[in-house]
Amino acid sequence: MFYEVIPEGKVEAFVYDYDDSLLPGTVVTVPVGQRVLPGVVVKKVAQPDFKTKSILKVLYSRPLPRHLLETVKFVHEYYLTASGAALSLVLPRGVEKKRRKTEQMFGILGEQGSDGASATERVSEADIPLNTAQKNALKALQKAAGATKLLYGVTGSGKTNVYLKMADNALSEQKSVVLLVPEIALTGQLVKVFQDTFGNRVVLMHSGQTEAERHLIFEAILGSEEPLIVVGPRSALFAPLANLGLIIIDEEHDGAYHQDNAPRYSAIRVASFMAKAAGCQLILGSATPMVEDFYLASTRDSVIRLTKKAKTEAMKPKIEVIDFTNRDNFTKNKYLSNSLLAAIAQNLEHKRQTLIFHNRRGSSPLTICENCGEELLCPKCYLPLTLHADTYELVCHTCEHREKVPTSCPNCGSPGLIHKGFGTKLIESELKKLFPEARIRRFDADNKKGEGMDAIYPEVKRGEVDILVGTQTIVKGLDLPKLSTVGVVQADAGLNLPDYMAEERSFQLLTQVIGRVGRGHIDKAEVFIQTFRPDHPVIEFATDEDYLGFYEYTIGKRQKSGFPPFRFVMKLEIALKTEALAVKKIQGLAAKLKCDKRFIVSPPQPSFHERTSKGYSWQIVVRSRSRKALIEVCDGLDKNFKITLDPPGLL
DNA sequence: AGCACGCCGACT
DNA sequence: GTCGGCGTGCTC
Repeated sequence: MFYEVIPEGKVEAFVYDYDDSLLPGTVVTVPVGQRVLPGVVVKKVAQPDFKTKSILKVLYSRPLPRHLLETVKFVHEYYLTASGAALSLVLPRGVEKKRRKTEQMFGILGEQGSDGASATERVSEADIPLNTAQKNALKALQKAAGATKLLYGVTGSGKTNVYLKMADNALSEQKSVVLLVPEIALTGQLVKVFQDTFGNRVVLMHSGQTEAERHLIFEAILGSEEPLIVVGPRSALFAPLANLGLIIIDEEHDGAYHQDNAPRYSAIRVASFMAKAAGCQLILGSATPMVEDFYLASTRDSVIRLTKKAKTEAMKPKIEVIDFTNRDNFTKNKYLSNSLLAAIAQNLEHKRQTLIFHNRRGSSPLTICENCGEELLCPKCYLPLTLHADTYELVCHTCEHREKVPTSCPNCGSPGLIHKGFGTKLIESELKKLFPEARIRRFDADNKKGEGMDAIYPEVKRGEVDILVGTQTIVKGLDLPKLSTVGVVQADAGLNLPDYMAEERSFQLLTQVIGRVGRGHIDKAEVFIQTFRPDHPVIEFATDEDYLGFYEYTIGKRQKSGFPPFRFVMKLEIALKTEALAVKKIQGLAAKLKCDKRFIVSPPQPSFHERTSKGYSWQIVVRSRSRKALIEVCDGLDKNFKITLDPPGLL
């Protein structure tokens, strides 16, 4: 018999022969060229007119569920994934490998492997109390089941119990659940609550698992006779659950739901397709949803608002905006305002913690020559090098290239090199000078292995650190009982980038930072926002904690300027040996596309990573109401063009 | 995407 | 005369 099989990493199916009958979705290994690859059976076909090789091995008798196969195809087509990499989202690394038998084999699904009955007992009838608001939300979710619903509710409004109840309902119908969380280590209570409620029904996936462990989990899920709840990061969406009844994406605005290396995808978009393919419901939960998702849900009347309990006065943070342009506010230090410094001093006295947020690593992001104006750039990326004063090195934050700081300008030889701008390492050293007795710790991507936030968290949580300095890596999910004060060094830092997403990112970040205080642990919550642009609408919406205001402001701008969700965005880049060649090629394409009324075409410009290993890279950004029109542009396009549909930003 | 094959420049 | 550069095209 003959079967079409898609080998992993290939786009099209190849035909192989096999003696037994095989179902579509069966995972097999096949010979491709000199290599052996895992692959998936597509369908039975007639004998072709060429000689076929044989399927080597059938890895599992049970085929992959159909909705997963459809989703893989969707990812491939929706994102124009260049290779067949989409299949690797489903097949774990090393599926083709033989694994040693270990005791772990029985541990993956709790006791379920050895004692199926205990799992069944848990089903349904979990005692989940709901208040009136939660009951209303549940009713709204159950009406028009099968569609995507956006559960919009601030922290503390009780989304968790709604999730639990929905998951419980799915289980009682013998259906499985996927719960996506941004990062398992930082989700705090949510995962624990699910485990406490559903016991060994919960299958956890996380980045710390080894290849063999992931393989075992894949097998256990594929072979499970009972409905399960798979909890994990975006990749958990592709768990081989046979009877999928519900997908929940918590904190749906989180950037972690977008994969930026091949195969690029948004777990939100893919889940939305998968829910349709599986005929199940998708719930997106957030207090500050992505503007795009909020709009899409509004137009379908699928926003479910979970009203909050009123915040007590004590929990409401006192927010002070400090004008950076007024130097009277900065007489004691160049970067840290008088009021912020006074608050830190008070906190030290009362053993309370302060968090200083600044989204820039290193000491100074620019090094220039005072004499000739030469800017020191990375020899590979041609991007500015950041000074790291502690090691006295210049570091490229894109490729991690590092070099000792030169004593004189490489262009004119003048010794007058100066460092401009400021990062977390500079803030840290300023604080050490100002508060020599304080215990200060910095957390950002420069922390060594074993000194990351997860390693030091207990120490920080116990209050053994007085001042925490860091970039965006510290604001997610952090829950510190002794934290009373948050300072944002420069709130407008990200607002000037030429990127339609810049304002939304800034708003999300500021909102998260502000959310670190006022969590009810202690009765003091204050936030100091330093900014050169105190009147900027984004700063105002964030400090007023006004998501809906921000949403209305942003959606209006997007509509006027023709950005998502009103148009699809596609970035086209080409890297060639000489700049002239790349410019010529990109200009030619831009001119051609401009003639088509369906497109808005940006002027050609050098890519953000202007110099690549292939040469000089230039890009255009094309926008259209029709995704199909954008995709049509790509077939027949010179193979040297790199295509990015739905780029996370324009840079 | 890999990975082979194949056709031209720089070396012992 | 050979090593190896990476352009081209194939994988059932």
